[in-house]
Amino acid sequence: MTKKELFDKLKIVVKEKALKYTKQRELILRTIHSSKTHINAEQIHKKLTISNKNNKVGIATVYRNLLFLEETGLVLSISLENNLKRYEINRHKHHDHLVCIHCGKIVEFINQNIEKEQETIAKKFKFKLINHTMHLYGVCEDCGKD
Amino acid sequence: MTKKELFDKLKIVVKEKALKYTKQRELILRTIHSSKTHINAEQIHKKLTISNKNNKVGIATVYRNLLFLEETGLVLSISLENNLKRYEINRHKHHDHLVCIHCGKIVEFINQNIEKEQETIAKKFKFKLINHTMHLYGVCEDCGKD
DNA sequence: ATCGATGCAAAAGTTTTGCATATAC
DNA sequence: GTATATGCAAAACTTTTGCATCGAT
Repeated sequence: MTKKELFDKLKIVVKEKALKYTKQRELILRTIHSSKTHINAEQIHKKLTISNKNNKVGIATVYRNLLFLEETGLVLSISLENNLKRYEINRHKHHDHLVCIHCGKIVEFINQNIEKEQETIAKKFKFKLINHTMHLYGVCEDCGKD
Repeated sequence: MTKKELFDKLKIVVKEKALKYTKQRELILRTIHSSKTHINAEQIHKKLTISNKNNKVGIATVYRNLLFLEETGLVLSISLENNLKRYEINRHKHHDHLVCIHCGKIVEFINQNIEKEQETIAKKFKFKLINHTMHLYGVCEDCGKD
């Protein structure tokens, strides 16, 4: 998804809710989009503080917008073992995460067999499945060389 | 696993490391063991404060011992979407979690097909798998009745 | 002009740390 | 007796909230 497409989506969501399209919202969304890794609130704030010396974004605004962006479905969050929420753009392709415990690298993947089994499990326990998270923790090829 | 077996394990671990077997350690472990649900630090502290009016356990001791107990492998922690670590006794039977988003009920399950697929995925991305978490979020039968 | 959004600072919530004292060994 | 563990309080860290002001519409 290009930045333009993403910002257009934001514009639509904002208009639908009769809210306002602000520079800060765009900047926060842009930062998540540009980030190679899944990024957290503090990292977003830091990046914006460094790159936008004259046009500050407060940490409260970052938190408020992360909640907003997640509510609207534009971004997704994951909670890894260390208990810090990290954010990513919602590309509407469901996926799970493979996390390197050494370097923090995150690889996204999807496996249809697992998805099917999850439905089976939910049915067995009579749960109506809403969503799920799966995080595989390991050591990536690079880190495993040492 | 009975309380006695669990406390015996704690005794062994403590002896091996030349540490001390304290009343507080036992109380914290006992509280996790007795808890029907996966319990967090604050809940453990609250329970001990109520039941042990004359023999207090400080919140710092709770946190220090949770780290210790997790390190030794006697307990496991899970981080759910809300970003609060919850603890359970390690029964050495790996399992995953089905969580009701209404009432918070947690059901444990294991599925060998998923375990196998996870190994396949790790191999594909050249990760050496250390562990994993899978949380299915949904609405349980009781809550779904409304 | 209006009403939501922002920045700041204060507050709230969670976890960690320093230190004097207590306690297991 | 010695070294670890504890309780307390303070500090550190993360997230939320109140409020005056700004800015998008």
